[in-house]
Amino acid sequence: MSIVSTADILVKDKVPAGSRITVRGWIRNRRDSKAGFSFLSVYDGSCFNPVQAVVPNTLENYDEVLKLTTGCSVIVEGTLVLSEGKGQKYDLKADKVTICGMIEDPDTYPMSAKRHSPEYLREYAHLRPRTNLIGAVMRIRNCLAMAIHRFFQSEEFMWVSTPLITTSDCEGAGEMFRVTTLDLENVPKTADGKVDYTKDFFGKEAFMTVSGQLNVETYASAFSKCYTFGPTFRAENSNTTRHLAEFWMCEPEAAFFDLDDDAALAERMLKYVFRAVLEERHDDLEFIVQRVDKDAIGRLERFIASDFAQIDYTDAIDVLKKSGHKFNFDVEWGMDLQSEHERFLAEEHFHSPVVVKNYPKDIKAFYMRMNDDGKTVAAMDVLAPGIGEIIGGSQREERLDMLDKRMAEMKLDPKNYWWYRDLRRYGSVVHSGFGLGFERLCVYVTGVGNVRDVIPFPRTPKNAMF
RNA sequence: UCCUCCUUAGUUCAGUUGGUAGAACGGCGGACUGUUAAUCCGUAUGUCGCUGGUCCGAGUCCAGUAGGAGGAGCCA
Repeated sequence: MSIVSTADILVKDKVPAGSRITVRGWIRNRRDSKAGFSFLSVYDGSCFNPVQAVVPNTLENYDEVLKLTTGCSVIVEGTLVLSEGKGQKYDLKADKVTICGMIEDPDTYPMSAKRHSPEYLREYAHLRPRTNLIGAVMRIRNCLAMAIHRFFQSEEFMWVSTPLITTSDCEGAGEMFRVTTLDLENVPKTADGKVDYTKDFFGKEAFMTVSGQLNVETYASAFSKCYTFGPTFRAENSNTTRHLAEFWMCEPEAAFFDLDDDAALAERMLKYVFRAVLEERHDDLEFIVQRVDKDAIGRLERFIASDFAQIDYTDAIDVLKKSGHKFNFDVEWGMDLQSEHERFLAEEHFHSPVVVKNYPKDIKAFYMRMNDDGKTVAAMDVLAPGIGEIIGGSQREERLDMLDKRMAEMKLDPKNYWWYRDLRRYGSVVHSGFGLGFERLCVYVTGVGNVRDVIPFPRTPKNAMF
């Protein structure tokens, strides 16, 4: 009597008919037949579909089986047989049903078998993983995460766990969460009345990281090809479908890569992980297509089949100006592209993913490499039809004098970046990288409209209950 | 942070010019059935987000407040 998962039976087809097996999981729903048996749909999370157990009324605890409702936990032992009914290949002909946990009050159990809105499910973040929707989304998320690691490992990138706590108050990418062990009711003060951070845990101000990029550049300067993949924190008061206070980000960084190498890497990576989802999570995608987004599979297939278009920012501005299209924001060289502009380029002009390169220096970060024109930097964004910016990256400024000049322009104190500058003092090398917002990737793949529904426990302003 | 909208049964929602609350699904009981979002019949559901105001009377109008959603900004 071997214990098998529903995926062993339904996806991997590892269990031949006639096998004696045990399935352990939860009830999706129960249907009774007065012909003398009940059907139990049992899921264990290993794949989308449940296994149908056929339970005869001759079991000694059949009275109890009739009380099973959505969400009850069970262990079913029996024989796997070819199903006599339509809709599934196998039945588990049960000869023993062990009831583990009942639903205390089925009438008020928040996860009924019927459809719930994503907003409702968010209020029950501890129970929503039991639903079809979150089940499918989370298996796809897991698939994407593992595919990202596989892709980079296959290209000889080393995974670097960059720190989550930082004392650089200068990472410069938005508001940061403070990390402290000081007693906020009784803060130690210096002689001139300011907070005395020398008494704090790290002896100075500390924050949650907003990016691993600066750290991972140090490792790329030794291991050539590296990537970070982990959580990131932004204390910005933004309430949108695309923002979280705690989210996951993947940031590859490679020595000897220029901007074109960087863009090519991004294209290979996205196609690799999309192909992985199509191959490994077909069951979940079928559900997504049926219930969330009809085009989910088609979108991935078209993305994989497409060649990325490439265009310079300056040329993109021309395209937008000459398009005759009416935008809410007027198009002018020097401005950042609005999402309406990004969508126009990808969806209406190129009809494919597009890499926009070489942005004006004034709208980009200090570490991006200055181009010879003195006006633009070697930055690139990957814009995808249907979502807009999915990746942002750049070639980094490897020349110390240029880096110092840029920091001076942006009024940044070089002392705060002493170790980052050291990379340019000792064996400096051309290098590039990009950042991929992992939840935004999950949103793109699943068609779910909100990053809060593709992360297990979303943290947003005024919401960190679970 | 700004703008707009929403908050009514376990869930999804309806509720007209202001007159003491409805449907579907789910739950429960029954019938029927190799069922599969089963079907059919019956049945119980409620601090109408919260606080105050107008009014003889407020789910409905007004003010405040909390939470949620969408958009903008910022970004990933």
